[in-house]
Amino acid sequence: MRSYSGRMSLRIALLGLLSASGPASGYDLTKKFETSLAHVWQAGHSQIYPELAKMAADGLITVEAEGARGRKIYTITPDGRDALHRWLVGHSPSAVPRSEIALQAFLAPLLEPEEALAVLERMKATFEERLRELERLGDLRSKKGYGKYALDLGIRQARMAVGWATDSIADLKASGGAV
Amino acid sequence: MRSYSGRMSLRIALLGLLSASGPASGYDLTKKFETSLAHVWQAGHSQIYPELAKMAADGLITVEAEGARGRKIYTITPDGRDALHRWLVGHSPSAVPRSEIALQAFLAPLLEPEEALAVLERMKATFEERLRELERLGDLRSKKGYGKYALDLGIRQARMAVGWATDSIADLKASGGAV
DNA sequence: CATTGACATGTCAGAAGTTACATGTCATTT
DNA sequence: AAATGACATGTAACTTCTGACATGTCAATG
Repeated sequence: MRSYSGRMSLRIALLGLLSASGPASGYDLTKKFETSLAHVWQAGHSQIYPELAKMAADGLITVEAEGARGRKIYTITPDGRDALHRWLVGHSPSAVPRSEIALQAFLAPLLEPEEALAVLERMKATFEERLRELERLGDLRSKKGYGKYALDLGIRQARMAVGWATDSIADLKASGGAV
Repeated sequence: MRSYSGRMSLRIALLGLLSASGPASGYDLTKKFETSLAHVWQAGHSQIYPELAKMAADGLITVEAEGARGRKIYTITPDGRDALHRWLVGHSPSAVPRSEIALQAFLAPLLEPEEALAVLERMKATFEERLRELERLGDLRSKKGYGKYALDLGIRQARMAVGWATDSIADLKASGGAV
C-alpha cells in the first residue's frame, strides 16, 4: 500500500463512482467522466486505466469478473470504501482552483476597451451556453440525489458568471475604459 | 522559439504581471502570486524561476538589470507583449476547472446524513472565510482597475458558494437524508 | 560579532494531466 | 466477405505542478 502525498482526487472520483454505481470497467468509468462527472472533474482514459491498475495493486479495488472483449470489471473493496470515507469526512479542500477564466478577467484591463469588451462578451456567451447545458442536465435528473448538490452548485456558478459578465460589460461601457 | 502545445497559463500570468506592473524579479513575481494573483492562479517559486528562464530563452522577456543580491530584473519584450495580447484576444478558456470542492459536493450524498451535514457545514465556513478575505482585499483597492473584474468575480463566487452551502444544508435537514 | 530573519535564486524527484499512438474485438451494414 | 464504427485497453512522450532540498546575501538586533 503506497502512502500518497498528492491530492489523489482522481482516485477518490473513481472510488466514488464505483461506490455509487457498483462494479464497472475502465471504459464505463471513462464514459461516466464524460457525462455525470464532466462538470466536476475531468479525466481521459489514458489517465484512468493506469490509475485503476495502481488502485488494484493498492487493494482499493479488485477485478471480480472479466467480461467480453477483455472487459475488466472492477469492484470497490472495504479498504477502498474506507479510503473514500476518510477523504470525504477528513479532507478539507483549500487550494483555490486554477481558473483560466479568472486569469483572463484579471488581465482584461490591459487590453484596449473595445478588445476587453469583446473578450467579456465571448466569456458571457460561454457561460450562457454552459448554463443551458447544466439546466438541461438538471431536467433529466430532477430528484436523483446522487450528484444533485454538485449540479446545483454548477448551475449557480454559471448563473453567477453570466451576471458578473453582464455587469462587467456595463461597467466597462460606462467608464469608457477609464480604469 | 519553442512552439508550445500546452495551455501555458503560467507564462501568460507572468507576462501579464510584467506588463501591468513593469520590470520585476522572480522574487517580486512570486510575491505577487501570493498576494494579488492568489485567488486567480497559484504558482510557487520553484515553478516560476525555471519558467522565467525559458521565457527569456524564447525572447518574451529579457534581463535588463541585475540588482543587489543577485536580483535579476526581467522586462517584457515586444514579442512578450504580442504573445500576451494574442492569448487574451484569441484564447477562449473552455475546460471546466477541476474542483475538489465540487467533487466533495458530488460525493457527499454517499455519506450518512449527519456526516454529509458536517462536511457541508465545514465547506460553508471555508467559503465564509474566503469571502471575508476577498472583501478585505476589495476595500484596499476599491477603484484600482487592474484586477478589479477578477476580484469582483471572486467575491461573487464566494457569496454564491455560501448561499449554495446554506441551501444544501437546509435541504439535507429537511429531507432527513432521504435522497 | 553572532544570530536571526527577510531577501533571493535555484535544483530535483515525483505526481498529475494531456495528446498522440497503438492494438484488438465484436456487431451491423453494405 | 469486407468495411464501418462502437467497444475496449493500453503505452509513450511531454508538460505542468508540488514539496523538499540547497545555497547564499544583507540588514537589524542583541
